[in-house]
Amino acid sequence: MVYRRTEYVEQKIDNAKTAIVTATIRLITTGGWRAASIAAVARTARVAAGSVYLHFPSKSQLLCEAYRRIAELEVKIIADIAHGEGTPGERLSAAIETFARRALRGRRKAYAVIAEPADEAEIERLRLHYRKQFVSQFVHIIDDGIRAGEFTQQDSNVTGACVLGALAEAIVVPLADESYDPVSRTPQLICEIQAYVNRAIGVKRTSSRPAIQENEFQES
Amino acid sequence: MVYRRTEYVEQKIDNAKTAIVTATIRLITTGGWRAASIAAVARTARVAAGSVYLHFPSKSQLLCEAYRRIAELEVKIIADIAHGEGTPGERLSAAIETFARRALRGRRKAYAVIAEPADEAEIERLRLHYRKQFVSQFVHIIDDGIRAGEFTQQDSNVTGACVLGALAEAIVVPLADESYDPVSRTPQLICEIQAYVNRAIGVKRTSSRPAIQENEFQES
Amino acid sequence: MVYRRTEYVEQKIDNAKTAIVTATIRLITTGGWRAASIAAVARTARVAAGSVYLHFPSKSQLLCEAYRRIAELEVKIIADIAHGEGTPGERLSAAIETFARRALRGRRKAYAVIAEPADEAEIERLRLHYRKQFVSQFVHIIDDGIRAGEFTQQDSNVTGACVLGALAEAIVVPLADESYDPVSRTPQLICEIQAYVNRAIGVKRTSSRPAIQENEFQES
Amino acid sequence: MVYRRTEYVEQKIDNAKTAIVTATIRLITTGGWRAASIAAVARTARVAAGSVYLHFPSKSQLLCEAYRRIAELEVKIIADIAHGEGTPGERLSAAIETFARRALRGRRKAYAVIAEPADEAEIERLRLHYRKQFVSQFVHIIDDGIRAGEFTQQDSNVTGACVLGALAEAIVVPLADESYDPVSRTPQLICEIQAYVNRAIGVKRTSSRPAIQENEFQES
DNA sequence: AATGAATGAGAATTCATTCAT
DNA sequence: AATGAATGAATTCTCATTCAT
Repeated sequence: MVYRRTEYVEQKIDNAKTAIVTATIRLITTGGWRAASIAAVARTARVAAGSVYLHFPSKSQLLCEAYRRIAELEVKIIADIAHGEGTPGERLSAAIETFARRALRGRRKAYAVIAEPADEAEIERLRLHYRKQFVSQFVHIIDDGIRAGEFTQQDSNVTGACVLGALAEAIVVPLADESYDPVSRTPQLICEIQAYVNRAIGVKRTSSRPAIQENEFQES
Repeated sequence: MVYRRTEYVEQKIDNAKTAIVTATIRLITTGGWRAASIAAVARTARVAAGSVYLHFPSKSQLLCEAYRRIAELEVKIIADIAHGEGTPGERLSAAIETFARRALRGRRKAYAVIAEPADEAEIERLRLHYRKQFVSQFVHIIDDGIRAGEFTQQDSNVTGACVLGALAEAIVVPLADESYDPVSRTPQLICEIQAYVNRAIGVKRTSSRPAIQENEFQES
Repeated sequence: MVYRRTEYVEQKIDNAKTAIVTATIRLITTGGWRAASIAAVARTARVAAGSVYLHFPSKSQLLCEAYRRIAELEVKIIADIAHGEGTPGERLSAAIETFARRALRGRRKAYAVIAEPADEAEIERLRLHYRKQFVSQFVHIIDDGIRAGEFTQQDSNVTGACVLGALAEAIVVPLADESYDPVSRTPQLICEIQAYVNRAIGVKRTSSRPAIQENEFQES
Repeated sequence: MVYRRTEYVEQKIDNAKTAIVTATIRLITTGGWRAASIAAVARTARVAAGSVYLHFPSKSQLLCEAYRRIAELEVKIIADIAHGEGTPGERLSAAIETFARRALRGRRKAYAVIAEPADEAEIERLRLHYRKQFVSQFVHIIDDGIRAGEFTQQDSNVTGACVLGALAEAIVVPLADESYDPVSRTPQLICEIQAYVNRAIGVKRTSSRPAIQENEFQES
């Protein structure tokens, strides 16, 4: 009995908190950070405005939680590839393809996380943090490639950032344009970016190993 | 007399309008988009708050005008290089160096244009517009290079975006970190990015032609 | 023309500010500090809530201004007596009578200023400040009396505070009780307090010099 | 069994109620009225927020109960002295010394009861009620003294209030100033107040009988 | 009887926009 | 054309109170 009751209560708590975070993510995805006012979040989550503060000490914390929910998974997926099997060249291509496919499917969500500036200072700090995390994965692959003699000698910290920047600009930024339909051009786009990056990094043998993950940006 | 009077009035309007835009730019440059409230703009421009609305239908339009003023110059400078003299390889290097040097000196201004949050949705749209404009310049150079057989065959629309993305990520994003002092590392950073881009674009002969413009991002 | 216009504008500013302060005082007088919310003040002053912030940087500042308006006059009146003509004994009696008469007429206003605790820390600091100011006036008279050999030797800082406390408790505190009608008993009450204080201070010759000011607590 | 069970339940209710009031008093003592939110009270009393409302119809009532608990003890201690043994003069001095010592030691508690802002209007009313109770004790002593021919003829209702006011002003008000350390000056301060009151009341023979109670204001 | 999550009415404050002068 | 005081809706956040369990 007690057990059940506890179960129920915990589930309810989780539900409300989850609903609030989900509502926040939906609002960010739909209308950007701007749209995620406490009132709007509460309305979307079908709770009272005050209830948001039962689960989060401040709006800033809520936005960070939403951000983390979106970003952490993405970083983890790329990190798994970066530290996984395959030659550095294979891993580089796989990372690019995975990042690209997921972003192209996640659309606005990817834009919000990677590219859309947020008013909250806290969020901006988080964004820089996660961009660094993404960059680190590319740096890791590049360093492996240099050590293996597979890639050109280079400052991997700079070129790692350049790789993420190229991806962000070529894939994510266009997503903000709601009329843009990337689906049809996806394969060519990915190929083109891979070729570009391979040249940039100086990959000696191009790999054609397919990406590990192809599901959507987030919700997996 | 009538003619003159009209002249005078129009000039006054222009002066006030110019003062308002200038004030807005100064505020954005100094304190970011958040600092550019109508009250602050009016105070800085030494006009009444209501007078701003004689020249601009809304704050959004004013910010867009200010944004355009900042961004158009930068695009023009890069465009001048892109359509100027020199081999495509030379122009590519010059464009990168100029973009980088100006951004690293302009700091806050470059950051505002490329990356800083603005809670006006309109600004976000403009930001994307000008990013496309920048990309176009790189596309132009790359197309020239491909035609001349100097660059690898590639989809210049994609790789042009990749070049801008690399620049934005490697240069502008770190500017958000106020403690970051880019000055000391500027030359190596630029070299490294140029090398990266040259490899990425597949430049056959590297040029060492100096950049045309070295002044600050803005005020030139 | 210009002169007139300036006149008008300034008058309007003053009117609004005055209206806000007056409304604040009225609310404090009627319902205590608690009743003086920004919304209530604005409603009472017939301005918009935001307009309050045209004239005061914060609620705290507004309450302080209202407090000062009430308190400064009272302190000045007592100070004039304390530093005025007459023997120390005469001045002591006059100060007591004036303080008492004004408080008994000002009723709730006197209570708010002297005795009613306020939520705003700033106000509490002001209250202590003005109580010290009142005490200083009594200390001044007592010191004069001691020097003249007219009063018993005593620690005037302590007994000055005791005099104010006696007045506050005997006169002001009952005013919070809305059903209390002090008017009828005023003369005896004042006499009784004077006799008490004269004994406490050890006045050798009692004076019957009438009080200088008899008007209401505030609005004079 | 039934009886016992009822007993048990009632005891539990009492325990919970006691715990709630105790928690409230502790919070008021520690952090003032502001610290005594329902949430904080419940947390401190280790009950659920809703449970507070099983025992008290409103927060206001709870605060009043806590107030009464604090104030009644103090009044009782002074009342015991007022109605106890000794000459009126002795009792007057003892009452003053006891009041002063307890207040100076209880600090925050005395301050809360006598002077601290509470944004419950009900508390203000109670505060006035208990001030009257304190006054009554002094009135009782003074009446005894007058009857015994030991004190000057006077309106004891007025002078009783004056005595409490003197005590409050000279002792309690400074307690609001957190930096004030009363301990060192306590004996002289008490002597000075006693001398003042003795003169004010017209005590014919000063007593040196020590105070009955010296323990802290509260927890005795 | 006890719980504690949920409520929702307020609180202070900000600021783009308007409009009488 | 220019002013700038006034507006009032929107913001985040608090907390006494309620009620389904």
